[in-house]
Amino acid sequence: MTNKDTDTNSAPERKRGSGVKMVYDLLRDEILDLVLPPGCPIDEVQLAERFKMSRTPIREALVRLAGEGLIATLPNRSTMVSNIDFLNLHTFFDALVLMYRVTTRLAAEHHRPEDLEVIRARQAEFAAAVQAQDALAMIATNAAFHSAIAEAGRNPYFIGLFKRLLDEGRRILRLYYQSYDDRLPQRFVDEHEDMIAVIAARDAEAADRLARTHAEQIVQQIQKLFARNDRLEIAL
Amino acid sequence: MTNKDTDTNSAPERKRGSGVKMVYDLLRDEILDLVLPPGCPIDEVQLAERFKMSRTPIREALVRLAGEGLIATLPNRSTMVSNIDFLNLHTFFDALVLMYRVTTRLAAEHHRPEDLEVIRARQAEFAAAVQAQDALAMIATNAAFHSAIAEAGRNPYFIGLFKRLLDEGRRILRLYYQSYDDRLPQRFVDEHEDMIAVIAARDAEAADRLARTHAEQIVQQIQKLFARNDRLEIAL
DNA sequence: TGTATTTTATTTGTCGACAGAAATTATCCT
DNA sequence: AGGATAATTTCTGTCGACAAATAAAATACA
Repeated sequence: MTNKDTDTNSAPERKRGSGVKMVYDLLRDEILDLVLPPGCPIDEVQLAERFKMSRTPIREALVRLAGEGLIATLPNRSTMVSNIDFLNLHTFFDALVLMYRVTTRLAAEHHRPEDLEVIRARQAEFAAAVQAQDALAMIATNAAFHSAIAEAGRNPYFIGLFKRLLDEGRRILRLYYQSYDDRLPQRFVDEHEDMIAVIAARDAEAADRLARTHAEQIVQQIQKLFARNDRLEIAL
Repeated sequence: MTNKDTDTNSAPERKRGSGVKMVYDLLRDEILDLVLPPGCPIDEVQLAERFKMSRTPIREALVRLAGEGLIATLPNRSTMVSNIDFLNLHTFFDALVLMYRVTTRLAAEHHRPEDLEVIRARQAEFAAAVQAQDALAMIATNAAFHSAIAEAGRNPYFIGLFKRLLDEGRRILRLYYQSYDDRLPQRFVDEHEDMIAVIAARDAEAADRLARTHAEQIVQQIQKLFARNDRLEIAL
């Protein structure tokens, strides 16, 4: 059980400001991937000894996560991973569809040549995930694709909200997608290609229209999954 | 120089979790009111002795403010009040107009009777501010009015972005509004009344249309102020 | 045996202190 | 004297420890 730092005393072995970011990034991923499921209690001391650092940087990471709504903290007691509000999912869908439309429209209006390369690269990754029938990779690469489009739109306010929505969507989809059994993903690939084309053509109206139908397509897909699973869960 | 707590030792005199919130709220107000102007350096030690508490709760408040983009922090060095990006103001206007529209439309669709009472109360406060020709009160009460409409729309994602935009708008307007010299405010009062009417009538399309013209009205007003002042500032 | 009260235990919020990084000033060499 | 290097200062990031607040357990009481 000999540790690698057997010299005089404890070796931090890590740069000064990096601790918080590391904890923040890792916890964020674990929350979005449902490694830490909704409602899962978060213990500061436990995290402190897991990452081998003091509670102070842990707390800072938690405060930032709370600011994004990913964890909820009761005063003086227990902080836990935020629950997903299934009763008000329609507000999520409303916001998601609108941000799909707005960001795609703005990308058509404001994109630069180098943006298109990034977008096409993301689309290739998404297509690869579909080809491989890797559902989790589809979720991630689809989010990255639309995130790249949003960046090309260059509106930080929309980018911020949209990324947050895509994160929440990642969490929701993880709950339901285990495997793909239908041919819809290939349709998404084609629609993505169409979106790239109208963005490149700087056709804002067409971009809006395509993004709208694409988004509503996805929302319908999610709702169908929910309806299917709800029938099962009611039995519990 | 005798302080009020002259007894044995230091008297905290404040509840356990309240320190962070107090510092956060106060700093937030001071930033939005430009008491702390953009670029103003923030010193943790200075704040700690000002509020008579340790640096720990101060830092937590600062982390939360940084999460909202109100302060910017360079690693290991100086944290300061965020600057206003005047070069990209159009992104702010785009987002503001869209959120005006969406929140008003959703309010028309989803409001409940008690929401209308709150909205009317805010409108009364705005009208009073216009009557008193109090420009700063107009800014605050106008934001509160539209915030109440957003709440009635009941979409937390839109509410969050909209409130953030209204905050930023409060900061921008403080820079320019010293006094009112024209009759536009009265027009805003009338438009507010029209908006309340269509919300109460649950006419979503009309709400969208009114909100749009109202928002564009305000944006034009701000841009006019900017054009006027820019001519002066160029001389510097 | 069931309920109210006290005691214990666990976890958070706050504190003072120290060490690392960058900016500032002082010193030295050519 | 001018510029490079070294010392100082100043502020942030991290740490360990303590105290308050709440939950859980134990005890007393009817």
